[in-house]
Amino acid sequence: MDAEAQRGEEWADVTPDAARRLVTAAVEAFAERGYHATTTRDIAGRAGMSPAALYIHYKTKEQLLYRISSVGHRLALDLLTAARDGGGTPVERLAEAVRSFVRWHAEHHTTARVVQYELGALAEDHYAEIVALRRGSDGAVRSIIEDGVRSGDFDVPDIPGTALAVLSLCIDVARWFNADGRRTPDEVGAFYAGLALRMVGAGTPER
Amino acid sequence: MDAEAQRGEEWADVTPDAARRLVTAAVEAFAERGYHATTTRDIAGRAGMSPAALYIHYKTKEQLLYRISSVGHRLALDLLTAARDGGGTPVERLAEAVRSFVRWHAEHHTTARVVQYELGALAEDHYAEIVALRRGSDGAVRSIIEDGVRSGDFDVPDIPGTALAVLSLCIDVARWFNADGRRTPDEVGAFYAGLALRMVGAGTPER
DNA sequence: CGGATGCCTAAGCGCTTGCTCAGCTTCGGG
DNA sequence: CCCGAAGCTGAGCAAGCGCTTAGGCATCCG
Repeated sequence: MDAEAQRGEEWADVTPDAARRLVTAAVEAFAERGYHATTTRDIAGRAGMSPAALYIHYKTKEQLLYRISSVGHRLALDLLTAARDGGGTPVERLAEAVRSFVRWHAEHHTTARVVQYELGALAEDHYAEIVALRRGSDGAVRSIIEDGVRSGDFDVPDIPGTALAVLSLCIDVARWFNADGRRTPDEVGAFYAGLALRMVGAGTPER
Repeated sequence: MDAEAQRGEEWADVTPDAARRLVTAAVEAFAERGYHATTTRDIAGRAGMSPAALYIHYKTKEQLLYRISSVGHRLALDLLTAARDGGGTPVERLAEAVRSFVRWHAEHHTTARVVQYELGALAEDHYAEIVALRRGSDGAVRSIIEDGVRSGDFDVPDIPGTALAVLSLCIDVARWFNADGRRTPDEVGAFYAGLALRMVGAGTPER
């Protein structure tokens, strides 16, 4: 699947067509330049329409960012809760959480960059809503680690600190990942799952 | 040492006094709102002077960012090369690299946030210069890991990937660290040094 | 056929931005 | 005591910003 097709799927449920074109244009522009450096003229131009047309589909520029941030955060949270509630040992569940979370951040690194690094530009109430979702993500990872410590599979001196570090490591993938780079999203996901297991003291147990 | 004293020391060699006040004001403003959302009026206001005074000490707003980014990157690079060239085993040198790098990112998280997350706003030639410094940082960490693999202390399947991941984990400290939080910069540094050792297969070897 | 609705554009309004400039004050050296 | 340099300010310019408005086409429903 190439990048274009991904974007098409990612925002498939945004209608009408023009609104979808605007949201994908905004994702690209925000990821490239940042929210504040992006103009509504630029977004409209990328979507092939006049600046005024943007305001038929979205009330403000901030609403576009909110829409992107909301969809992205909900998706990321779903990946993590699915891994938490999925079957298997804590080792398997942590590996699955990191693998899917990292794969998403690599595959959709344009969207992920906006989702992870532009939330400071949200309006206050929208920001509060997003922060709640993020607390949920943190909680999901922490709960998997707690299970692993309880079962004796993990050896972790500081559970909240380790949960934060694992999530932090995964999130930062969005910052550096390059689609033209050496590794595919799948490879990075698998590699990072191994790193996370080592971080909780469950990696390469043959040592 | 409190935050004020740190800032005083950090930019102690910037003269005259007004230029130093401007650079510390810019660091605060850029870290809070981001480069593009910060106005020259805001920077000048925080420094207690009129907007026009800024241009006596700095040619443009971008020059302020460049100055901050340059000083910060050079400092970070120095920490890592000192650890690479310092004595001791690879285990000790990697631990020292991560400990000092993380401590700096936590202690100076305001500056670090600007240094790590605002470089996209730099002018093209300045950006190229900074990217070269960053490659140096990456090289320092990679070289410590290579030494550890050669000596048999580390067990790493992908050296460049692991170097990137370790650096990435450390950098992200600037994003989430809060001075009012649970842990001190020293504690976070020590904790992350342990995590990094686990990531290279050298942590908690008694397992 | 007539009118309402959905989607779009050209033009532009009010405001803020980065930055400039003429002129003021302060102060050390001759 | 005067002069030039250094440091600063109030006022403001040109450009660009987010967003609005008035109006033009289609399309569809009665």
